[in-house]
Amino acid sequence: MTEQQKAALLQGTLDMLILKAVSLGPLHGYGVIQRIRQMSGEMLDIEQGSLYPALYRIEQRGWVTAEWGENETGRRAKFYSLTRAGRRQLAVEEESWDRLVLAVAKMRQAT
Amino acid sequence: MTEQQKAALLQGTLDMLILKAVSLGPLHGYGVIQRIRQMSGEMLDIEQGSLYPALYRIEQRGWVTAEWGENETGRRAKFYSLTRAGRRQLAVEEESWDRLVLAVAKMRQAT
DNA sequence: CTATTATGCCTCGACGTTCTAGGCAAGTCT
DNA sequence: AGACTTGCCTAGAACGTCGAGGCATAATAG
Repeated sequence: MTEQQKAALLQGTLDMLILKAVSLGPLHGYGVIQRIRQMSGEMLDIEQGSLYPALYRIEQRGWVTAEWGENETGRRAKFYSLTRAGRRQLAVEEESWDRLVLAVAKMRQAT
Repeated sequence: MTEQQKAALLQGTLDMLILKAVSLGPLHGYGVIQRIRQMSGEMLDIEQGSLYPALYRIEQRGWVTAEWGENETGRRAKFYSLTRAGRRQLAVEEESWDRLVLAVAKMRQAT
């Protein structure tokens, strides 16, 4: 019954999360949501209305490629795979994230 | 020489930073920028075009109060002070920030 | 058998925040 | 005189996220 403490997303973090999720292996959109939820220990919940536009954006930028296929139960689904550029981008975004987290930490301990 | 590594802000973090800066004592707008820069070890640089609208917003919400005064050299400036509600809000935003940082950390170490 | 839930894709418009680029005034420094 | 710093502000654009919808198929519950 203990209510899960959801974390609110900040604008600009979603791409990193999606790239991270897909970096563990090809995945369809709906699965990205589930994988992010699972990887984050149920703390992150992505809305479909956020995901699909984001996936489109990310594909346009060449960070993932998409192709139609079937899931294990035979249903059609669009599978996304991380490209080399996507892997680079993920590294860039993680680094940028780390810098911000560090900067905020400094703010916190400042007198 | 060694270029400072600036951290890019994410949408939604600015209020927390401003509240944090003002929590160390009343401050005028321009000073908020300087204090944030200093507190973050030169990592965070707030644009005036982001700051003033944010201050207005924050004042409207009752998290700070503003009043005109003079700085130490006798120049007019608008001084902002944290309200009780502002202190509460700061706590809320810090907690929310921590949750997101934790969630992202979990994502990172997930296999 | 029928209704509901879960899986899977998508679009649209509203919303809020930040940034770029300006403008203005007064003081300091060369 | 000119440039730079301090100090305030605004307007418009850009961007990403969310809420609310729509559609189709499959699985589960009643």
